[in-house]
Amino acid sequence: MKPEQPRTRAADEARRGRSPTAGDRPCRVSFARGQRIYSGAGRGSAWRVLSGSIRLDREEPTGEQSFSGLAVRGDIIGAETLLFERYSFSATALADCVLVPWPETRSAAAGESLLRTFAKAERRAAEVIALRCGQAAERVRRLVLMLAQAPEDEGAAPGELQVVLPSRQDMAEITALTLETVSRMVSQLRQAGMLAPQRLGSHFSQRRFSVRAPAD
Amino acid sequence: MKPEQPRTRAADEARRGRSPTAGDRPCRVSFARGQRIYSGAGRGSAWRVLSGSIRLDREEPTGEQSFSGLAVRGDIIGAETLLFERYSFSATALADCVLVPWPETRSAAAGESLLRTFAKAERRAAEVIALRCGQAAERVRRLVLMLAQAPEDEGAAPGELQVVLPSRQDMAEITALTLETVSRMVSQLRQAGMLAPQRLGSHFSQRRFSVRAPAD
DNA sequence: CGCATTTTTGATACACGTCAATCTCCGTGG
DNA sequence: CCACGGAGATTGACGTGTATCAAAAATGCG
Repeated sequence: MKPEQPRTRAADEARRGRSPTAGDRPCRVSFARGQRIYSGAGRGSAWRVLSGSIRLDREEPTGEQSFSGLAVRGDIIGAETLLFERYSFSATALADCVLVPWPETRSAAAGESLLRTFAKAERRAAEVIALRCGQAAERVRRLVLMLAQAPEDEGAAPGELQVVLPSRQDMAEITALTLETVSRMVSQLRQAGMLAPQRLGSHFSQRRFSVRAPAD
Repeated sequence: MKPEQPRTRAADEARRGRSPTAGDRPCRVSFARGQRIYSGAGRGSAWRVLSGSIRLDREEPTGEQSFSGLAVRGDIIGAETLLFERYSFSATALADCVLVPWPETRSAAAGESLLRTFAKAERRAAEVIALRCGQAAERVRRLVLMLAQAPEDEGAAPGELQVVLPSRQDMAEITALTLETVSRMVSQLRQAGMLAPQRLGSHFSQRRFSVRAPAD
């Protein structure tokens, strides 16, 4: 939708992560923020998201890519390859993320596990739909909460949540707002104390935030 | 979303259609526009939509129902009951519709058929997400096209499309607009010649329209 | 250090939301 | 048969939240 700015993003080309087929251990695969994970109509298998967040897109009849789904830790992406052998969406990392092939064992592919995946995907789709109604501030707040995860480093405060925010452009396409509005709302959330930039080495990171759980 | 008008609708109570368990032949079941087909957390089986259109809702943590999916002819609803035995959404008829239990045979439940259903549901979810971005006129136009079907009566002009529009309130919740805006856009589509009310008996119906396929 | 990209911030315009009045449809009962 | 009433739909006037355009600031990378 929206004939907006082309997604010219340096990181799209700079493939710093390992490709699915290249790693020394094919088990865990990492992708950098902004990196394409797979393309629609390409061949490959399904994956489980161990950490990070991913956007799914479909090719419009007009040729553009349009946002059509979100995956966070624990979600399965590309399950349609069990049927078609080809992906029906393309996937791009919203933040650095780690994947493992799915299903882990061949037998797990059939029956209940698959259904569970199906049910989870439907619930996720409902959440994404809900991300696109209500006022801008609410929408961005809900997106942040969807992306927030418990920190990975052991020894972190229990119950603490962290989030690595996607680019404003990505957040805009997900929430059906503009990048400027999203930027304003993020600033607003920081002023309200919901988001606090985290110290990373010597300076504060503008991407990784700690999330103060809201009254809701 | 939106603490808007409660869905007080006369037709909700007037259950003119046959209930799933009551019909003389349990095979085909009809529901009238506005009628609840099943409730979230209720028990039941999955269904295939033979005609008409259906909205799916989930119960918000706050207690309200919020739109979370759309089903039209050919779609499967309630497939999650194969796993949980209970529905995870509730379903309401947007226009008079006819359902049959699914899967027709027990063996069809496993394997490929299920996957195909899964894949179709994902594509449908992507379409619904797309319904919520762009300008109001475009959104309503796309919704109409999603709901449009070839007429059922034999002898109809080939390639002709018809649609029975849902209530403006339903259309508003689906597209994340207000009912007033939807009403204006429908009027606009009629003036533009895309929608033409159909003669039904002696007067023109304000619900059933013939759809002139757009240049698109 | 310097350039390209992304993000932030501001000023302005407009599409849509909101509020309210009227109209159409339908069912109901006198 | 027509008067009545309620629910949904339409239309209008007005306000506002967000898009749009533009420029500056911050960030990242060679």
